[in-house]
Amino acid sequence: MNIGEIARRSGVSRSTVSYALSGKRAVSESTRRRIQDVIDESGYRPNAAARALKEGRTRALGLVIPPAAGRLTFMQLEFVASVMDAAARADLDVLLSPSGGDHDRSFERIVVGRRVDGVILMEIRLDDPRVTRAQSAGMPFVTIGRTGRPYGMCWVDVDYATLIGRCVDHLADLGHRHIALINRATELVAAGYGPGHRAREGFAEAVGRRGVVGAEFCCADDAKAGEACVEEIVRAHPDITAVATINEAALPGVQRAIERAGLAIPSQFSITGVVARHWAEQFHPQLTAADVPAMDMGATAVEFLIEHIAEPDAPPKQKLLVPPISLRSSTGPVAVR
Amino acid sequence: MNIGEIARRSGVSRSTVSYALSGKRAVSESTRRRIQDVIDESGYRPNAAARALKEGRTRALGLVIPPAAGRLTFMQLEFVASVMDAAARADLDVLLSPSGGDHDRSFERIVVGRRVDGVILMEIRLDDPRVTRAQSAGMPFVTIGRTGRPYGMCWVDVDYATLIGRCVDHLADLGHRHIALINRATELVAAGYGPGHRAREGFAEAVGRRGVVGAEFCCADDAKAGEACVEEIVRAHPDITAVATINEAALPGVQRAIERAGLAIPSQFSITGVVARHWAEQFHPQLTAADVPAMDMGATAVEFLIEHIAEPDAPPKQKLLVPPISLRSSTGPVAVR
DNA sequence: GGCATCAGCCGAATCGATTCGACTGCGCTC
DNA sequence: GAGCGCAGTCGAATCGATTCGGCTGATGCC
Repeated sequence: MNIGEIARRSGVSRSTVSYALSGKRAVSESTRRRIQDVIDESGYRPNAAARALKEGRTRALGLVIPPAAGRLTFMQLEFVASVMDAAARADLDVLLSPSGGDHDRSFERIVVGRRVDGVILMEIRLDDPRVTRAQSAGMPFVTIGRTGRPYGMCWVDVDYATLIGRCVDHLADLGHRHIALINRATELVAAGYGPGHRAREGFAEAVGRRGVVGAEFCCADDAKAGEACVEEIVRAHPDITAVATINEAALPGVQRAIERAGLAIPSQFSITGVVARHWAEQFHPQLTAADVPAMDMGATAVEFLIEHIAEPDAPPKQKLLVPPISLRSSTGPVAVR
Repeated sequence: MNIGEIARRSGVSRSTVSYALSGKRAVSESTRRRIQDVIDESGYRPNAAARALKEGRTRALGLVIPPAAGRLTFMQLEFVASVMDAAARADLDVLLSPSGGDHDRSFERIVVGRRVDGVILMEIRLDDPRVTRAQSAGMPFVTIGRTGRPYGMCWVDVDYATLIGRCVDHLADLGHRHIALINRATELVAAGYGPGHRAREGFAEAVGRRGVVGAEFCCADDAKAGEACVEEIVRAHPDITAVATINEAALPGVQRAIERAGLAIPSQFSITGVVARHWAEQFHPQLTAADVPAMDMGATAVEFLIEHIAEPDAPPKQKLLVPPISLRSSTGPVAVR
């Protein structure tokens, strides 16, 4: 079933069918209705490929996610969901591309093969080859997170440095003098993962400013590592009475280890950080934390991308989010251990 | 940059470039290399839309996921990841469509607009309009889960009835006489959600066969509901000493409520069920459970779909998985409460 | 009544690839 | 040396849509 068949059955030319559908030229009411009837009963829909070829746009967005999708954090998952929602609202389809490495077939196909009108890049590194690739291919893009030199491009990011600083402030206000930062995996930070770096910087700055003692721990992104990390803290650093973290995936293990050490939250041990609300509320007791507004970020990223596609020469938009710390029940005044 | 430009720069016709790339006709080594050089330095890739139009296939698969993607369970997430992996291995792109309701724009666009060569449908209901729609549109599809009349179509499913039966057997063998089934949300089961129905049937059958007392509880898909559900069990059904569940998302709450009730696992309370391995291992102590092999399922679904696209008239393939129960540490002999 | 205007429709070109038939040399055979 | 086969190449048709220019007939105006 194609436009020619519709034209034949309605006794008009193909161009008339096209104009009746798009409304870009006048079509008499009677023929318009006749065409519509034929379409309704045949269930016709314009072929996406043909339309994309002629129009030069695909009405689809690419979403480039980390390759190990099985280990997506809730934050990332929420983000993916919000991108899909926003795209669906704009009548755009979403093509998923699991890419992270340098030479990636899926990414190349989508970007260079013009399968999409623009891409959203997740899990951006400070120096990210995908950004370079999208630029050189002339493919509009928005990054979630910033590269080291984020000028002249669209992005949406969370201000991890400021937020971790505020966490330290909050803990210091409560009297904590020895504070740990549980960062993301060593390899990730070493590979130039922005949030890891910026959390580290914000932590160092705030610790210095408040005159407290800070210790940073890199921790792989899973429960087991979180458990080991807290065990290490409890064993080797008995002075530490509070942690701030940006490592969501480690939280269940962190929880278990704290419980197993017999430390009550928050009377004996405080914990806070920057995590998706879902996990802040999953924690027990609920986590005082800066809730990453992943839903907003996804919607904003799609919005920026659509605007950027429509007006490639407009100044690129950027948004740095600094969500407030939601006071829940996981932080309290320092107590002697 | 298109094939014509490549042809011009290499001093050959467009068809020669095409044949050099596809290898479907002989091209002399010298011209082949000249063309390849031009392509390498220009970064050319065939336009996906043009190719799709001419070939009549898009080299993309659709993955239809539940609309509330923010609440995807780990099992579903793992499944999505494995589909993406398998598709990437076959050099296929994946289009995500958040669809669940009846009239859905995204689903219609993808299926009727021929944006993909085939679709994988997740979260199938016993009577599912999307199946009907895909059939009437002549779009190849594979379902994850079965409809009520799953004959003559491709699907991959987990045998929840048998597995929950085995869970009951396992618990009965350990001496438990009062066993609860924590099912998925009431609305979901009411809406004809297959696993919910089949778990219910398998539970009833096994309970009758073993002569034990069974009680079923429907529980919304989140930690809070799981907590409430176990509280209810502990309070109103003190005889119950073990539960079997298919509700992953409720597990963290289930865990909390059991702990809060002061019941030790497994010496005072046993728990088992059918869940993704990720969460079985996340549980504390690790959960004795039938691990849903979501990774296999995704790969199998893609494989079935590819075969079905290639040979639409071949008999449809089906696979009913009955993974073994992995003995971990959450079940034990019954004890007096 | 002649002419301009315009609504409404059609035909043909176009997007960028694939593919089929046809053409051209070249080497081989009898 | 005429004829055949084949490797290598080209031109043109094709996929299904959009869109531009042009045609036609009805209407309005002077």
